[in-house]
Amino acid sequence: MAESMRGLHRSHRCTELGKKDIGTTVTVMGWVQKSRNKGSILFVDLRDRTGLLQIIFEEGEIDAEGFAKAEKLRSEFVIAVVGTVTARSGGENENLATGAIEIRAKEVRILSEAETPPFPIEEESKTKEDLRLKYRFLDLRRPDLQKNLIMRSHVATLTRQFLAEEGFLEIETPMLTKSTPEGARDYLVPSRVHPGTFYALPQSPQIFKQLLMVSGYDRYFQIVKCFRDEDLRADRQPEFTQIDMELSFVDIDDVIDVNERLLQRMFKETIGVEVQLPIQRMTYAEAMDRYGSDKPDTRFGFELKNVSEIVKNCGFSVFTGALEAGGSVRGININGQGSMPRKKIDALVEFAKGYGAKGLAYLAVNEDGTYKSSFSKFMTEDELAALVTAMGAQPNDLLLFAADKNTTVFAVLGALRVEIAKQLELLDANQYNFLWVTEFPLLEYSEEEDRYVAMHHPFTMPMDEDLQYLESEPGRVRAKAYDIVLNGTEVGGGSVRIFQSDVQETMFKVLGFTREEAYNRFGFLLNAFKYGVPPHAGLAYGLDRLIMLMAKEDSIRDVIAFPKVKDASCLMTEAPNVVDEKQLNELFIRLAESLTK
RNA sequence: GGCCUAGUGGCUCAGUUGGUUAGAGCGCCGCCCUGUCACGGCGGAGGUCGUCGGUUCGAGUCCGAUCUGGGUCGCCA
Repeated sequence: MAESMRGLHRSHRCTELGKKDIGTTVTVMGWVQKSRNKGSILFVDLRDRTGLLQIIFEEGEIDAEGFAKAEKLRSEFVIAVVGTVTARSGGENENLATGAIEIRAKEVRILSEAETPPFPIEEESKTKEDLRLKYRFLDLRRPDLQKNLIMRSHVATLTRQFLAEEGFLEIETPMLTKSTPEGARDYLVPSRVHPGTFYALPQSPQIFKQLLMVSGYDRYFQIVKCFRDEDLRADRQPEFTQIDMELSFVDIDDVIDVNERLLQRMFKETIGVEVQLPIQRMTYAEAMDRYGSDKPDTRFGFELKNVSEIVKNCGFSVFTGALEAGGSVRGININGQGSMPRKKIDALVEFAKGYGAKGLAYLAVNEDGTYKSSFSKFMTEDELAALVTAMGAQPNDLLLFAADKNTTVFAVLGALRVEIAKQLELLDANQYNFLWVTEFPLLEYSEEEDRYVAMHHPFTMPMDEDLQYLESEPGRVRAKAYDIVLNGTEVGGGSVRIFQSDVQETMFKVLGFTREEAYNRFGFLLNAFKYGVPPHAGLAYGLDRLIMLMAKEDSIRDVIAFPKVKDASCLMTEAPNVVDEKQLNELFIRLAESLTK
């Protein structure tokens, strides 16, 4: 049934037409969004990626054969129409970009018929996501997703333009590379030529971009896929895209400067948001102390207060016990929520337990200045008053306290303040609060592995003033590392890199690698460092997350054309899947018997 | 791996304390309609309630297991 489009050339996309074109003959092509049949006249909304355009078929203006074809049109048929642009003789449709005009068809061709789609192709779909993902090619026809992917393309183009103007070169790095220890689990690719060995898909182009600096390319960038075999989240996919960059002969401020200007331009030209420069900076220590998080959302308050000193001699053993164990007692003041019902507070306690809290102490200041508290019977009036004063609480305020080891206190209160802000609808999606978080710890102690592990990665430069403690007190060394945080989401991060082979070797030593192990894994890098290395630093953005926030979406799946679901499978292609015995044999791979049944 | 949550016609949902032929809107199919644009009118088809098992005289409704999505903790240098 499908007709050829021989002899036809599309002259315009749907919304490229307007009043200026009235009287001209045009050829348009696209999908039938909707057909409204009034008998001897019928209206068809034609859709393409730009929007909708109304086509009129009227007996007399189009021959009988053409009119008969028009009567058969159904949703999602692909058609070509030759016709005249005219002003609407009926009322204009103000909801449509092309609402003032319409096309009077002289010829129509059905290029492709279509079955009724399994769900409506419409904006703000209510259809469940698994069905949309199974038919992603249809889902992607919806204006919301088209808008997101078009925005994504604009951001990529802008990024290339800006970085090119700043002297960056776009250079590709390998996808088949070497598995590196530390960090996320690798996706592995078996080698056919070297049986028993594996490539790894890159978690990031880290080492290659550093080598490009060694090679003198000076400023590099790449918009590049990265792979991490870890569990998914709303903002985490197993394959995701970074805007990755590296610069030579720079220190922290140089990297921050060029990136602030990139962000400013990106947000201005994509969504019209003015980013005020310079972007606020905060040390990791301050971020943890004030927000309990290394990626604080600064759009609202509820900051943490350390009240350990105030309660250290009180009679509440939950507080004093935590302090004796080396932890702390901290609280947040939820202003104006003193009358929060007990049921909601209990729900918050449950929420806190999800982050490792054993409980949550609360104190509400009533309108008349009296207290309602879960722990008042353990403390004197004076002790309670001191606590209320320290928290700056006014009548009708709600105070929530966590007492535990510091990591737990921060995790609990950090998550709690965001959760409460969400519940109180204090998060304004139109507000874009950027924040640089700096001076991250270089290392953190892993109980599980009984050694220090790199917080960022093992090539991160210690801060000059802390370098002396690298071997003696690794835990106190801060790094020349920085994250760019937007509304509580880490959208990028980077660091100044170690460029001296002796410092790099010390770093590996602190991480517990023998010289042999270090050379075995990173020999090519250590080797390169012997031949003249410029000081260098870099940064990488999570492009998906950036677009997600720009598009005001809740999940990066909404800004990725073909995303994977929670268990890392693809509902459309059904990847991953089994492969032929022959393929396995070529790779010298035999499946465990438990899998072959 | 843990916890929370959802699963009823193509889509989105309703379904009372378990009780006769499971409802609605949209969509779909047919007929009618020359100005519709959430078009309108008339008529119609379509589900056994994710799956399996159990309790019961009787289950969409209760119990157990399981599958498929979503959120989250762990994990994510």
